[in-house]
Amino acid sequence: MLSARGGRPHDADAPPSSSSSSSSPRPRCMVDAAAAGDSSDRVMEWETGLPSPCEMTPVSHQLVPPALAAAFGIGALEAGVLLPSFARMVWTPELHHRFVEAVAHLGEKGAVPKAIVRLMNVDGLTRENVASHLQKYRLYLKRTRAATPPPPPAMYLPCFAAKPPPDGANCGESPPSRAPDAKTTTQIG
DNA sequence: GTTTAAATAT
DNA sequence: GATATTTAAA
Repeated sequence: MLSARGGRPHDADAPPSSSSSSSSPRPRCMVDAAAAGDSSDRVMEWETGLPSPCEMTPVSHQLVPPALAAAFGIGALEAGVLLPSFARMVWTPELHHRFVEAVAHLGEKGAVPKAIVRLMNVDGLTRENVASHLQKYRLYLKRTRAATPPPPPAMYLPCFAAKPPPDGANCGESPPSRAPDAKTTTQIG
């Protein structure tokens, strides 16, 4: 017997078993039309290369593990079936992967909760769910980037900072070396 | 007591 | 929509 709230995936006894999904012929995809004809302003950009929501692996049923669903008498999770309000969702690796892909396709500018939710096309996934996960994900990215400081573009650096020219070619800018008149040769007669 | 993950409030 | 705070679990 598993507890509702304590149902952390720590002891996840039911990882995404493909055995039960063998006979799950994805009902259909109604988001296709929504994504295509709704807002073609920015949507078209990421559509290229994207497998299209229909082809993506159906993760809708992963929101509630089979064992948990059985515990609460929830039968086959068809579209429209949400999680029990008292169970908090679990970001499975599959869900997170889809989340990351959505963010990647949307880009830094378009990766906002509303767009991500729509692109992920996961039944029952709310904007708040994604917003919370997005916050955590951004913190993760910040930490990751901090660990590996991106080298600044060498083209923007002064020539003396890049590397010593092999043939002594001058790039136009003068290095901060002392002025040539350092010795102030007073060549007086 | 600390850290992590998701929800919730601002 | 972004960020801060809170809650719950490990």
